[in-house]
Amino acid sequence: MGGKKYVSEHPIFSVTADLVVLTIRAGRLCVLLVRRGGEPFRGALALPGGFVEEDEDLVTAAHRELEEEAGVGPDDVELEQLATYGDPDRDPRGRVVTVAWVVLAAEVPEPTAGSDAAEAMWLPVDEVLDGRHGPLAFDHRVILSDGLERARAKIEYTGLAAAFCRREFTVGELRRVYEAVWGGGRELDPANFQRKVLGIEGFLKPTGNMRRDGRGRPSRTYTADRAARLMPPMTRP
Amino acid sequence: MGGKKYVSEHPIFSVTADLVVLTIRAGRLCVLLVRRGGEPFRGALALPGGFVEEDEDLVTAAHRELEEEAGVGPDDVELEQLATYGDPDRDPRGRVVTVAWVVLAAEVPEPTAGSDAAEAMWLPVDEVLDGRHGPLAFDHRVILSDGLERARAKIEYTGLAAAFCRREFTVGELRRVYEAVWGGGRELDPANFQRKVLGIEGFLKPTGNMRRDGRGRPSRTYTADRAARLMPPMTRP
DNA sequence: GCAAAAGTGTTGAGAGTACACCCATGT
DNA sequence: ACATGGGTGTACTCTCAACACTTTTGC
Repeated sequence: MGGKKYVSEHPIFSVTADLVVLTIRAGRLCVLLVRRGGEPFRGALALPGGFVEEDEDLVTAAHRELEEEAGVGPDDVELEQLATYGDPDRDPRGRVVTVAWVVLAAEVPEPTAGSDAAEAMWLPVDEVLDGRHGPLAFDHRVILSDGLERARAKIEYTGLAAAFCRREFTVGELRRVYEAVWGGGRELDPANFQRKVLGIEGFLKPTGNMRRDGRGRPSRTYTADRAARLMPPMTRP
Repeated sequence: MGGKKYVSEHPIFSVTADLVVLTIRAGRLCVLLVRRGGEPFRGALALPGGFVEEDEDLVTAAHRELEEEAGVGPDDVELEQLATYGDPDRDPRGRVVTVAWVVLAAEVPEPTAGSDAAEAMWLPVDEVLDGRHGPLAFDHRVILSDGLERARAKIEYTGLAAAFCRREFTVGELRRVYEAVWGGGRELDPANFQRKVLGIEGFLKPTGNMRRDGRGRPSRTYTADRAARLMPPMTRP
């Protein structure tokens, strides 16, 4: 971004894509954050993101930032538009409107590997939201909060919880996804959970394989069967 | 918008607010559309909307356009952000990103009254979507389609169906709202509907008044009791 | 009286919940 | 043997849909 200038007769907006990338690590729901290296908010934590380029579609920009900042390719990831934030004062550098996206990630490539940002890290969302790691830059706390609520609602009536798992997964792994995302330390009854998910048409497709995890009886594995809408939905306790 | 120019070092975007304004007329779900007077898409139908101004919040811009193009003030209307559309080719005039909003309106001021647009009209959404009134400008068909689905989903688990009614309304009027929005000619059982809505905590608040509509037994009236989330939700048949 | 809309009663099917209990593995 | 997690059975509750039936108005 050197000498190139742009001129317009309408008020000028810059448009950015910001990402709420969620994953599960050690049973806890975590979000990908970067430490800002420049002003404004130097040193504060922020959501990964960046400017949308000329002739670039919004969803393409989101995927590009995801690749650049987290090293996650366009496959094996669920990316959904969250909302757009455009308060005139949200960025001290000028009029910047940001389109925010929610990303549900399964594989956890250690973030610094292949990353653009000097410091990228996974932090538990509850710790971030209660301020334990300091305030977030810009209005990113609101965006994170909205993204979290979106993810919580979305896994109720879609099969997207499977996006947090590896391609092939067990019912127990899926249950721990629901427990982590819905939070609150609530545990779901394994017996009822099993019957419920297997009873939902088009949610899970058996692979015929088994998985031995060391302790306990081996379990059957499944892949996601992409039904757009779960009928009946999963219900938050 | 005359000689004023703007300069930037980032790619230039213009930002617009487009509105999917829904209401119920004669038992049918209708959307507010304007006939375009200028290029591009001259003569085609389009969603009402316009450019977001400098130093104007996004939601403020949406409310302003709603006032200008439909004569609807900020009170007695439900306005919710839908999504943002930014394909590089969606507007032949340049790089225009639009933030779309869904508006649920109760009062139906005849649109041309107090309106900016030369021609504004209410048309049944099903007729518009099946192309009976010609193609919509830009990507407005997709936006309308998304907005419709949002409204259908939203009245399941929030009390927003009441936003389609006058301040004081009957259970029968509310039932006809659900029938019109969910569409498909399905009729809901009046008896079960009554028990269901009255059983939802915080949905309806009795006024103590009655309404005589000419035919049939008079009915009690209610006002919305703004519970954020209906528990249990209404279920689409 | 008759039609139309509001509102109540009743009943049977299905879904969710709690919890007992069996199965298959590692240590 | 026993702990651990997978998986099945069962019984109770609650909700929902269907539909018969009563109430109160206008014509």
